[in-house]
Amino acid sequence: MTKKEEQHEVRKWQILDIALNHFIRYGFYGTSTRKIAEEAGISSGLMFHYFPNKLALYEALVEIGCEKLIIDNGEGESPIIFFEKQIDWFLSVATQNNFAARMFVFMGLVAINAKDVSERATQMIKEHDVEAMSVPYIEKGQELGEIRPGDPMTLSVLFYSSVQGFAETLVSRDDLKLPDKEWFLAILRNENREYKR
Amino acid sequence: MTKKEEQHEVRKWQILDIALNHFIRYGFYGTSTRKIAEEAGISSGLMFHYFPNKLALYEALVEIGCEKLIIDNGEGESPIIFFEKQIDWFLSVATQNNFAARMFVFMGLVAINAKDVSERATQMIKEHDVEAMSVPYIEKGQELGEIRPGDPMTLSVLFYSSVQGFAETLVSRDDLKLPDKEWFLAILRNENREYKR
DNA sequence: TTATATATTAAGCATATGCTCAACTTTTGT
DNA sequence: ACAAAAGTTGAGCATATGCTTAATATATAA
Repeated sequence: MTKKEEQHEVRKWQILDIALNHFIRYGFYGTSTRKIAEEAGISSGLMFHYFPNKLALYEALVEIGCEKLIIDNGEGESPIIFFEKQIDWFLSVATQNNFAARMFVFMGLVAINAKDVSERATQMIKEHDVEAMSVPYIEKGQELGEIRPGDPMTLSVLFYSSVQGFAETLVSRDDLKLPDKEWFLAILRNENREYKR
Repeated sequence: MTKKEEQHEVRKWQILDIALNHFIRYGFYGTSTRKIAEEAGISSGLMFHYFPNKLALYEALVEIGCEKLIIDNGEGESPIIFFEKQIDWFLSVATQNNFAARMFVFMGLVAINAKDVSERATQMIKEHDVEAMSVPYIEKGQELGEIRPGDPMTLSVLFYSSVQGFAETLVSRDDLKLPDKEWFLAILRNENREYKR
């Protein structure tokens, strides 16, 4: 990698990092490309050398977020263990990597706003809809009696809402203690599992 | 109430309703007062007759949201019953009143953004911090063995995150089935309650 | 070395925004 | 009937925004 390519990569990620903060704080329409450039210490024009326009910058972040959120297919393993692994992964990422934690918050906001911003972003998050993708695991867990009965999509929403909400709070409150992963799993667990098996 | 006062009230709430949608979709800085006025079918100037500026409009909504979120002190009653009542109230309000459901979403966004928008709004939501206000109930429940052990604030955050997340999903997905209130309470419930009492 | 591609700036254009203000109309109280 | 108050408009000002572009500096490849 040449010196120039290195510098390009560094600057690109610097811009993305600052933009992530701005999109979280001010939303897409409230974010000013000038201010991102200013915070990065570069001219407004240079920003558009790295990203052709504000939308491309936003979509680049959504794409990164989607890549990070890839769900590993828990082939063969028990559904509860699948969700346990999800929590493990989430807790380690969210507490060790600030960019990733902020990315969780961003993706939560994107889920609310994307349809008013960009069709491509809407498409991307639809293809990486973790809540919908987890439904088969919940159904399987219900058959096995590991997961409580009830509408699988609603259960999925509740489970990931608690994860999402914790990430949001974590970013703004640095004094928050870590939860036990069992607290998340309790939403899914079937209390009567002894009797059903 | 005179004809004029009636009209004033109607128009005020019409503006608030439209503004609520805009603040949710575009954030504070991305929201255009002109477009709110346009959607309400009035001139831009008239908007500022009802609310002196955009910030006042925002703060009016935050104030309404805070009033709606008042937590009734569950004097004497069992902590779990207190949280059960919270869920009952939330589920009935969120499903029957669209304005209230959107208000939940708005207040969730305010919690993230208020500090970049208005000191007064920040102050208001701090004084109505349901998560913090519920901590004593959790502590009492832990003493009684009804609620699982662990950091009360973190438990509170998880509980209200699931509520908040469900409200957000409810607004954007009309096909979402209603959850059982036990699913929320499972986050708090002490599984070993039989042994501790 | 030199030609080419990239990095960078600063000025500027078209448009949008928050908000004010002078003018006019309608309602209200007497 | 009439004066005071409130409702309503549309033009306009100052500023901010997204983005382009001409010009210059710098690194890379031949």
